[in-house]
This record gives sequence, structure tokens and C-alpha cells, in this order.
Amino acid sequence: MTANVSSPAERRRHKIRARILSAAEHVFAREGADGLSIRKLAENIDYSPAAIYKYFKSKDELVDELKETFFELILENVHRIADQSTPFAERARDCVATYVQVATEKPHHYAAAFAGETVSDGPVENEPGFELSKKGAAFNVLRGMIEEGVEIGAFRPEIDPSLAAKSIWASMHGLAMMIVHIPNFPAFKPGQETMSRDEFILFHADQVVRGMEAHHG
Amino acid sequence: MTANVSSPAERRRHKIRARILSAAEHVFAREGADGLSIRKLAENIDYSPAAIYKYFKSKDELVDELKETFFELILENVHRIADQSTPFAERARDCVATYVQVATEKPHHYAAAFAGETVSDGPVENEPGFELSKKGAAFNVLRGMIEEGVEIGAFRPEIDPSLAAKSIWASMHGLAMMIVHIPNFPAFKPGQETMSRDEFILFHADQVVRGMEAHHG
DNA sequence: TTTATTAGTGAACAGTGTTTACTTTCTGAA
DNA sequence: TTCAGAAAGTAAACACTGTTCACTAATAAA
Repeated sequence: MTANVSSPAERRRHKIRARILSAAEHVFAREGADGLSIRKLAENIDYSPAAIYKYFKSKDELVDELKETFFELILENVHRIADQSTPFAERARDCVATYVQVATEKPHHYAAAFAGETVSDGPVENEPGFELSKKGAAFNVLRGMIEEGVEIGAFRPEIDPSLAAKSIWASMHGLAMMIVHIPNFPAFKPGQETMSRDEFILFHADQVVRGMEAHHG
Repeated sequence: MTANVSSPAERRRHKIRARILSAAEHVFAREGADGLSIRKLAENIDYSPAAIYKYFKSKDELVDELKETFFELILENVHRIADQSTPFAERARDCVATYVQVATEKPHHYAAAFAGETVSDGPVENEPGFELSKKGAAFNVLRGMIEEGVEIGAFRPEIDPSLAAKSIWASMHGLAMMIVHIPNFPAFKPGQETMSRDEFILFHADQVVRGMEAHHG
């Protein structure tokens, strides 16, 4: 899997880096970014806090790597569904539903993946490379799917796939965020609502693609 | 406006509390929760840091009050639109669009209003009183609107207003979050996309209510 | 006027991310 | 094999953070 063209020193270094990331991943999954402290992390892997900074420029950089890996996981799952040969409507619905499902499996990761972004203030320059990030890749899968929908006539012909993809993404992102941040969503109190979480995700996904469809009733 | 049945001491106390909140509001609007430190805040209003704790149990409690006031603002605006006498379809669309519009006018507030919620881990007990919060009130406005839509036959009859409201809310919440967290959304780079932000919000809102409609094409 | 309550404070506690100066260990070339 | 230089690792400090505690000064109630 991993390229083997590296000196022993490089391999050793990479190994330690991986150990740091692995330890960080565990804490992060349970307690989120705030619960993950450099000092406790260093303690876990029997290094001094300062040692971490020989492998990562900052805590942010370390966490960014966790987030990117996490989005890789989302992307893999979405891709898997998108590449199936089920009927278009069903496939489209499952695709967006899957996004929410795996996103919310690691709530802290998903929340941090967006919370970390600079909350827009002032003339921010380009994000380093959205098009190249895993997040960007996931977006492209979604856009491709909409293009297909327009081509085969399932979706209204006047919609711009790029804009529509952003709209759909926003809708699914919103649901993921609600699930992540409101304890029993879609219920507000435990044991209140009839519909289960997974059912609701499908319901929502259905609603969202329905908004794009050419005609129904 | 304010009740006058209070002793001088109480009024004085309330005044100082308001001064703290006002100073906090300014910093928070520009820099968010992380940029707002008790020490700097105390400096601003010429008190010692410890003094703040005579008026607020914790920083969280202080920030919670800012968030609640902010949601009051959202609620007012949404209510204003919901109570208009424009045609239903248009009114519904403007209602949800307005939510996003005023939500994103104070990005830090909106981001914090949800980021603060306990990211679901373990068997969390009831949120103190969602039904009574401004957030809950905003939700009820939305549900009422959907009930109306179902009654007049604009929306599909089989939809549960309560669940549909949650779905729509999630969609709008998602758009608000994207705008707040991705610098030039709906564009990924500055000066890239054709559609303006406000146009996109309307487009998205349209898409969302369309998903509920009984028949179109 | 005396007493009890409240407002306000300086100093400390227990954390945080990060940097700097320093030592130890390892590596690649003469 | 020796030896310079780079890299790995660290203890200690810096500049912060929210919060608490013991204490004093001011005010309200008796």
C-alpha cells in the first residue's frame, strides 16, 4: 500500500506521526477538539508536549489531518452508492442519505470539519484548494449525479447542476448538523417522536431530490 | 417597556448587567466566542474579571443570553413575513429565506447558537426547555405555516407538519451554516459564480418548498 | 448606629497552545 | 572510523484562558 521508497529514518518518522494521529483520533472521536489537548496527547504516547511540534506545525494542522481523513471516509461511502446500478431516483436518494448517515457516525468530526472554517469576516482569500480536497471531491460526485438526472430527464432541465448540487449539499449538511448538535433529533425529547433517525434521513433525502424532479404527483 | 417595580439597587444592578451584555455583544459580533475573553471584557467596562461573576454564573451563561437575544431577532423577522397576506407559496418561500438572511447577518452568533449545543454523546437528558426557547418558537411558526399549506391543498396531504417542519428547518439551517462557514458561498472562489448570495437563498428556499408541493411541472 | 447583605477586587489555581534554548541521538560523508 | 551537522526530544518558560477564594469597601435594612 504505502510507497516503500523511504529511508529507515523517514519510515520511523512516519510511524511516530501515525501514532500521534492515531492517539489523537481516539480522543477526538470521544471528546472533540476541545477535549483533545496537546499535553494529554503527549502523555498518552509518552512524549513531551514539545515533541508533537516536531511532527505538526500546530494543533490546528493536526486536527485538519483528522478531518481530511474523515472526509475521505465519507467520500468512499458516497462513491460506493453513487457507482451502483440501481434506478436513478433511488440511487440519488441513497447517495445523499448516506452522506448524512456516515457524517453523523462521528459527530465531533463532522461538526469540527465545518466549525473550523473561517467564519467569513473580511475579504478572505481563496480556500487553499477546495477543488482538490476530499470535501471538493464529494461535491463533484453530487454534481455528476445531478448532471445525469438532468440528462435523462428526471430533473427539471433549467437547473444548473453546480448550483443545484450546492443547494442539495446545504440541505444534507443541515440535517447532519441538527443530528449532531441536537441530542435526540428528529425528536426534541427522548421517546417523543414516532419516526426513527434513519427513517427521517431517508424522508429528508426524498424531500430534497423531489424538489429537483421534473414532474410528480 | 421595562417593569418599574424594582428597587434602586435592583435597577442599578440590571443596568450594569446590560452594560456587560452590550460590551460582550460588540466583541462577540466581530470575533465570536473565542475572541470574547472575560478579562478583555472586564477591561472594556472598567471592572475586574471577577466582578463579571457577580452577574453571570459563567461565560457560557453570558454567551447563552447573547444567543437567545439573537434568536429573538430571527423570530421577529420570520414572524413579520409569516403574518403577511401575500399568496401562500410566495409567503412560505420568503419566510424560510428570511430565516437564512437574518441568520447569516451575524455569522458568529448563528454558528455559536448551534455549536454550543452538546454534541450528542451518551444518554443526554432533555434540553432544558426547547419548546419555550426562541428557537422553539421559530420552529412553531414554521410548523404552523406547513399546516396551512396542507389544509389549503398546496402541500401533499400525507405529510406530517411536525416532521416536514424539521426537514425544512434542517435545509435552511444547512444553507445558513454553509454561508457562515465557507467564505464566498455559494461560490467557492471570489468572483467565480454568476448567482448572488441573496438570489441563491431564494433559489434554495424555492427548492425546499417545492419538495413539499402536491403537484407541479 | 449597628448589622447583614451586596459589590467589587487581587491573587491564585489549573488549565491551554506554543516557543526557546538546550541536550541527546542518529546519519551521511571524509 | 571519526566527526560535523542534522534531526529528535525535552524542561522550562511565555502568554494566555475561565474560574474561585479570601478579603475589603460600600450600601441597605433593623
